[in-house]
Parts: sequence; structure tokens; C-alpha cells
Amino acid sequence: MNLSEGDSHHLRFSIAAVERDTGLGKDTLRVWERRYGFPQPLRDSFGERTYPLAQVEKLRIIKRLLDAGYRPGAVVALSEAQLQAINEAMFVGTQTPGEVSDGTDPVLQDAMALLRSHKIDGLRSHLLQAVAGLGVNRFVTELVAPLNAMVGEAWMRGEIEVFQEHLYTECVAGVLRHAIHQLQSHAPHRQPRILLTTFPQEDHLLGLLMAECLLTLQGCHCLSMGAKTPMGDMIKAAAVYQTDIVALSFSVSQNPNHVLDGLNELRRLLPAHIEIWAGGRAPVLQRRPPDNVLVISDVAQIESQVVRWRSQRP
Amino acid sequence: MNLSEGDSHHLRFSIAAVERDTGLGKDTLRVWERRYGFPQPLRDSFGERTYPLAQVEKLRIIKRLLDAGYRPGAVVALSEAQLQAINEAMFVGTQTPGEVSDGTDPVLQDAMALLRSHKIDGLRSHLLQAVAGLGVNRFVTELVAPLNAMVGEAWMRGEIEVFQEHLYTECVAGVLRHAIHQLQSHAPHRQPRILLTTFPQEDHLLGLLMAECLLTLQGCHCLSMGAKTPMGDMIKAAAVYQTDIVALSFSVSQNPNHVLDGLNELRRLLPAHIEIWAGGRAPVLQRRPPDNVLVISDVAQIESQVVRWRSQRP
DNA sequence: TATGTGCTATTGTCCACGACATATTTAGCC
DNA sequence: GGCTAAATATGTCGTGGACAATAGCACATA
Repeated sequence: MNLSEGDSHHLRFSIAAVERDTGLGKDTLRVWERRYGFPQPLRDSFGERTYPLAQVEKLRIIKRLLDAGYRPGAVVALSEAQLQAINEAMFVGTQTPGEVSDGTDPVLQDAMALLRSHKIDGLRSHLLQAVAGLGVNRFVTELVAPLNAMVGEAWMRGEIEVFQEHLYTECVAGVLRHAIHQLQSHAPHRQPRILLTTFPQEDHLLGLLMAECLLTLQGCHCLSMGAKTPMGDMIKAAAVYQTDIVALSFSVSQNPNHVLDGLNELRRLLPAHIEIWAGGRAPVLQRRPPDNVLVISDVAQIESQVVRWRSQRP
Repeated sequence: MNLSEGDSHHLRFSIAAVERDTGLGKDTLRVWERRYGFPQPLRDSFGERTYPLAQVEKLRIIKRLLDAGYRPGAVVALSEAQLQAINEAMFVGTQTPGEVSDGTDPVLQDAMALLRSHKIDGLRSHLLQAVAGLGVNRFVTELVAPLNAMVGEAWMRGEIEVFQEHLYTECVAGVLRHAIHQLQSHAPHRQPRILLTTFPQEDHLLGLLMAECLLTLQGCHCLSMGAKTPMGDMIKAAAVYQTDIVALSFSVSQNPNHVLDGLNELRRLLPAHIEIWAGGRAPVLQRRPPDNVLVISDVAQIESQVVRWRSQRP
């Protein structure tokens, strides 16, 4: 009957869907199954893999551990309880990594509370108020950045639903865009001209908007192409609009090899005088930074890098 | 000697790189080679495919023709000259598609001219000025709607590049969001509460933003989830936020069956008292409108439908 | 002239399993 | 301990086959 079909629709995932949701490639998923015995998807009536929700969630935890430096052979075959144990240990370990505060900041706590209690309008006005109070710079670096991290954490732990994260993203994006608009109309554009976008696999926009905010604040001439730009288009646009810098954003879940290959190729295809800035939480950027690409590990670096650029070009 | 190796390094692409640059999947690239004899990559010393730049560019042309409705069997095996001929033919053939006005409106013409000449900043201020001059309602219905159609047409004819369309979208989206923000801060929210989003296959956001603009203008309480929301999340969000209406947007290229199935399933899963509004240029909405779903065939209908809703609920 | 229905060709994606380049760890040595 | 070399781990690519989903087409019906 319908129920089972509806159920399976909600609780089973195709290999393509799992690739999309976890960032683990199809080949990788199949080879893990062969080598480590996990995941162990069921098969539908056509003999194709269908991953139960539980396994997808376990894969997400594993992905997280991989990002933190664990190796597949050490974690893929572990039981759920063991993974949780490692996770907790990690969480305790990174309690005070320096930049993420414990969340004792009341503004952050309020924002999280509003999100949890489904008061999106409240969250929105809260954020708008914060922009006005803190100024754009502190708003982005001290509020949005840690708040993103907190929401990500909460989502990983299953404390908030996916749709809440969607709404959170929309809300913050709206406020950031508004701030950008305000800044644009107040200050005149100056050098450098910066093209902002992401690679085709990446659809997280928040990092890009944060960067655009801070860059516009510095008086840079920003040109945002939105997310998911094919590389050929980036090259053409950079040429036509005579940009000085191409800035890219990468979220945690990106495939490390894709990130590196993409950056290296972009570097090859772009004229040498155009700088490439790569920012975001993708761990590979810190671990193996590509040559001739400027890695922005922290939004706070943006300001000094703009100063550096301007001092180098008269 | 080194030159040839250096050359090949610059002009050859791995299959992963081609996937990234063209959007065609690895499996698709291999199966085209098997079936149509194109592309025909060379092999490196490890036996792996290396695609010369010329073939990658040809693949990009093919991709564009596919997006325009051609089928692989008809174009993949063609020579470069033949592809060019089709491209030209497309350009001539759709000269006067009928429904799109000839664009005699000078404001529209100016906007197109700015886009063509890569003056994005100019386009932006042009649009902002138009909002102020025309008012939000006329801006959306008389400027943005036909301009979208014109840009779409121009893209189909190959008159503008993909990256220009990206930039156009970003620009218009920014202006619309700004208008929405203005409206929100001026008028208080009233019933109905409307959840706006699109199905997971759909990532065209402009239609949704236009709707949000007009709905906010009517004083509706809009909640935008952005694009690509899984149906389960839509249901949950509609319940938690007690929305009265779920509004969805569909672009032309959507698969008709997916649209209908999706709407029917959403109708099944959503409480009967929540209305579903479906808008956009997907032809199937006019041809076979689903039961118990309100089809908005024209942005201008939005106003009257809001009035109708309010008159039905005290 | 339209609209619907069934058949057929097309087309993208999946599967299995093997091979191997590259990154990482371990072992051996100074 | 620090360094090189062998061993291991791991992701990606290759081949060829299969097939479900889609689109196109011929034909029947109102």
C-alpha cells in the first residue's frame, strides 16, 4: 500500500542521494562496503543499493571524524556506540579551541533560543539589531561566525531539524545581504575588484556572504556570482570584469581531492596577476594548502589581506 | 622533451576535471564515448583518459544544446561545423517567439544593454531606480517578469554567456530582497502566513522572490525557505510555523511528471486546511492542473488570490 | 483537430570487480 | 631523535553489462 511506499521514500536513500548528503563519492561508498563491511545498504527490487536513514547518519558521523583527521580503516567499521564515544571525546577535547567560545555570550544564546523555539521573525530582528549595535565587522566575526558553528554542531547532534537549518540560513543570508546593500550605497567602490563564488559542487552561500560583507566594508569592489559556478564561467567572468582577485568558499563536507584539484586547475587557467583566495571550513585547506593560492583560515584575516593587497599595488 | 609534456599538462584534462567543468558525469562521458564515438580522449601513460581542451570546449557547446532541448543522439556525434550551424539556426529560429514583447519598452532595453555590456553595477542602480519610480508592484510585474523572459531568450540564442545570466540573477535577486526587506519593515505582518520554497530538483529562485515581493506587499506573513527543500521538511515546517499556504515555484524546464507527482504527494501529506499555490512557467501547470492545488499562471493573480483568501477566512 | 494510450528507442545511472597512483604509516638505519 | 625506504591504506579510474526512466512515435478515440 501507499504507506510503505511513502515510508521507503522517507527513510531510504539511493547511492546518489547519499553522495549528495554526505559528500562521500559513489565509488568510495561501494569500496568501503567491499573492504570494511560498512555501510551495508539494503537492495531494492532492482538490485540497487538503498541506504537506511540510520546508516546515512552514521556515515555523517564518520565523515566528521575523517575531517578531524581519523582514517577510514580506523573508524568505518566501528559500532555506533564506539563512534559516539570518539565523538564525545573529540567534543570535550575541542571545548576551547580558542575561537569558538563556550557560548556564554548572551547574544549567541538568545539567537539559538529563538531558532530552537521557531521564532524566525524574532531571530531576524535580533540579528538586525545586532548589526546596528555591533557594527558590521563585529557582527560577522563575533556573531555570525560562531553562530554558524553552533548551529552546525546542533544539527550534527540532531538537536535541530534540517528545515530549521534551512530557515536559519535564509534568515542570516537576508540580514547579510541587507548589510552589504547598505555598505554599497554608502561607500564608493575602490580597488581591488573581487569576484566571489563557489565551485559547482558547493552550495553553501553563507561563507561567501560573510566574506562579501567584510570585503565591501573595506571598500572593495565585490561582484558575487552566487554559488555553483562552472570553472569556465569563472575564467571568462574574471577576464571580462577585470577582477584582481577570485574568492572562493568551501564548506566542511567538500571532498578534499576535488577542492585541491579545482584550486590547482583554476590557478593554471587564471592569469598569474589574479590572486585566488580560498576560505571556509574545509579542513584540507589548512592541512595541505595549495601553491599560489591564499588560504583565508579565519574571516578576521580578510581585512589585513586587503591592506596587504593594496600596499602591493600602487 | 619538456615542451610537449608541459603543453599536455596545460591542455589536457582528467575525467574528473571534465566532469567539474562541463557538468557531465563521469559515467555519461564514458558511455558517450562508447556509444557515439565522442568524446575520444587520449590516454596518458597510466592508461587514463586525458581530454584535449578542444574536446572539452566542444562538450560545453553540446551541453548548451542539450539544455536547449536537443537530445544527445542528435548532437553528440556531430562535427564542430555542424554544431555551429545548429547554434546559428537556433539563433535565427527563435527570433520572434510570440509571447515575449518586442522589448520596445526603453527601460527593458536599457537593462538588457547594461547586461550585454557587462555593466553590472549600472544594471543594479538602474533596477533600484526603477523600483523607486514604478513602485514594487509594477516593478515586479512589468519589469522583472518580462526582463527574465528576455534574458532567458537571449541565453537560448547564445547572445549572452552563462556567467552573465548568473550575474543577472544575482543582481535581480539582490534588488528584490532589498525591496522585500523595505516592505517588511514598513508594514506589519498579517494573515495569511505563507511558506515559500521549491522542490529539490528546482533551483531557480527568481520566481519565488518575485512572489515573495508581491505577497509581502499585500501584507502577508512570508517565510522563505530558499530553494530545494525536501518534502518532509516542508511538511514539518508548515506544521511548526502554522502556515496557511505553501507556495511553490516551477521553472520551464521541470519534468512534468515530477511536478505533478510532487504536488499530488504534497497535497496528500499536508493538512487539507493548508492551501498549495503553484506558480511559474512550467507548461504542465496550465495543461493538467492538479486537483486541490491553486495554479498561479500570472504574477498579477497573486493580489486577487490574497484578497480571495482573506475574504474566505474571517 | 485534440487528447489519450501503448510500444519502442534513447539515455543516464547503477553494478561488479580489478588495477593502481598517491598518501600515510611503519620499519630500518644513522 | 631524525631520516629514508618499504609496506600499507585509500580513493579513483577502467571495462563492460544491465536496466529503469524518459522521450518520441504511431495509432485509436472523442
